[in-house]
Amino acid sequence: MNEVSILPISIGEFARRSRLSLKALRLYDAMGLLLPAQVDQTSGYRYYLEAQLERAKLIGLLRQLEMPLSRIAEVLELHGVEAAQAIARYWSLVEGDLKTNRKLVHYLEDYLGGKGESMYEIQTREVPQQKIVGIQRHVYVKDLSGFIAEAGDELLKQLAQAGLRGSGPAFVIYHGQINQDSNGPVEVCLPFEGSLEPTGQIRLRLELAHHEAFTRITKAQVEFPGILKAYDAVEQWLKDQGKGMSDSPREIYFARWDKIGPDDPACDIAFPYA
Amino acid sequence: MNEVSILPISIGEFARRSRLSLKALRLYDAMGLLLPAQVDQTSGYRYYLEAQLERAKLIGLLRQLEMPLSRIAEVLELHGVEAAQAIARYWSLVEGDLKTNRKLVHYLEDYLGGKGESMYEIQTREVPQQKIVGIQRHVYVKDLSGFIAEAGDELLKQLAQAGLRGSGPAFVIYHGQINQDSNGPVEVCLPFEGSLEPTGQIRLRLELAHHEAFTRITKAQVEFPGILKAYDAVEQWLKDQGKGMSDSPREIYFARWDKIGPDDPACDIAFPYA
DNA sequence: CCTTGACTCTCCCCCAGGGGGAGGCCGCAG
DNA sequence: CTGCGGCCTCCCCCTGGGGGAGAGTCAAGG
Repeated sequence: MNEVSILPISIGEFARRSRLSLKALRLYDAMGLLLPAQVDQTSGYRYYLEAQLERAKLIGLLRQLEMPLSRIAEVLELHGVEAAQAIARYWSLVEGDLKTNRKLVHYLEDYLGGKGESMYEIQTREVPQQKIVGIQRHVYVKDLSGFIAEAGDELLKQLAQAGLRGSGPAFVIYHGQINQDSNGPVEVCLPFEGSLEPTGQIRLRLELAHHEAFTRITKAQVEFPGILKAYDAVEQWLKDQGKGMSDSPREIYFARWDKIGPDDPACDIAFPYA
Repeated sequence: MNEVSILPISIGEFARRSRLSLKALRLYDAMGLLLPAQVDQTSGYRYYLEAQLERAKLIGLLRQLEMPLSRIAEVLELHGVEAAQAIARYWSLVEGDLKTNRKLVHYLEDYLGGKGESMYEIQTREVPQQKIVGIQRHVYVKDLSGFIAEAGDELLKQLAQAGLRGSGPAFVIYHGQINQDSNGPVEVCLPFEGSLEPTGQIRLRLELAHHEAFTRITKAQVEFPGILKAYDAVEQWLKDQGKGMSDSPREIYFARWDKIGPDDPACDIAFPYA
């Protein structure tokens, strides 16, 4: 605005004017995120410049977005539009989480309100040995449906390029815990016949014959977090029957996803058992 | 579903089936949030019942909403619809924060994108001594505008009941730091003439005559967090003039809030000085 | 019956992002 | 020169766990 003063500012005044706490300023100093312009060698007193207020305020605002300090440091490496884009990227993650959690709240409201106490009918079947192609990755809940769609398309494309077709419905194996926000490895699989070479991220594998217990759910029931109840139902059934799981749980998508309504059968939740 | 087994479950199996970690389960035990049905006296082994799975899963889902464990404990005290309402109350807080932060992101994008580098014209004036009625409270940023509107209405109503009217524009004094998410005491004030008795939350006070530096901003500029720049501009001006603040900063709302457009002058940001 | 391997126990340290306070300098005004 | 407020470092505290050490336990197989 006017001529910028180069008079050093004490930490107290700098704290007031930047709307940060003394504790925070000392922490940012120690982390190297916001270094005082000058530190008195003998007293250890920190002195800042007015010109540093802008950075300090920006840090404060980013902290209000709950951005981790390490990520703030990255943003501050950038300038102008690039910094703005970095913030937008961060924020889209936050909004993504929020969407998932919003669904969860609706689910809980229904659940606790006494609605949706649906029963799941458990069936069993034998699954013959089959050759499959698959793509495996670690993925978070909020990226799950995107990953499944994407990987499924990729598998179909690869088969098509080799002049082959899938020989059964695609399915998804959850090798890791279906945990709340972190998710173990997930594998999208497609059975096929013929011969093919593994390429890049695509792996070929032989799924052994096994028995599985499953329940058939509708497209609406696939939605997180309601789908967890289907898993629980099958698991409970196995337990009641005294049978143990012999492999990771899976979802078999036998329907054309985009051509069915919310109340049409869409998917089987299955546990191999021994 | 079937006959509920009363066989005790080891912590490992309980962890898998509840999708919680061992660490979490031990913590919830220590906190009293989820006590094992039985603890072996000699070995210290924890044993749970299947019937406890429901509570455990609910805790896990609420944790995914980042609900603090203490608040989860409160929710679990309730049942059915009441619990659902408690969750909804919590979630509305989260959504409220989110709205504020969303504005902040837009502001930062504009700011870093180089837009909105507006100048603030600083003026000064004398303010005569005046008698005021006020309501003071601690309030968070996201509740601020609601509080101001509400308190303002309340003050007008009280004056009207005493057959009086305001003798000048309402203003808001920020006694505490205008911090990011916590906010010191805020006082909504209305000057008046005549005599009145203090009632309940309404206090009477004499504002002494003083000088103040201020800048006039538009309704659009009042929006958080852009308004902070106006504060900074006045503060900077005082600093440049070598003057010190003699009282808390304030906002004077001289316009009819609901009858002006976004680019009309709406409010003065003022600092008393000596 | 014993051994082995898988579980489980407690205890301790670690993370972010500070808050609160103790005990001790520093600096400036009267 | 004396006080008082400001500032320093250091330490412990919080939440919600994760990681791992070292030791005790449980159940199945040999």
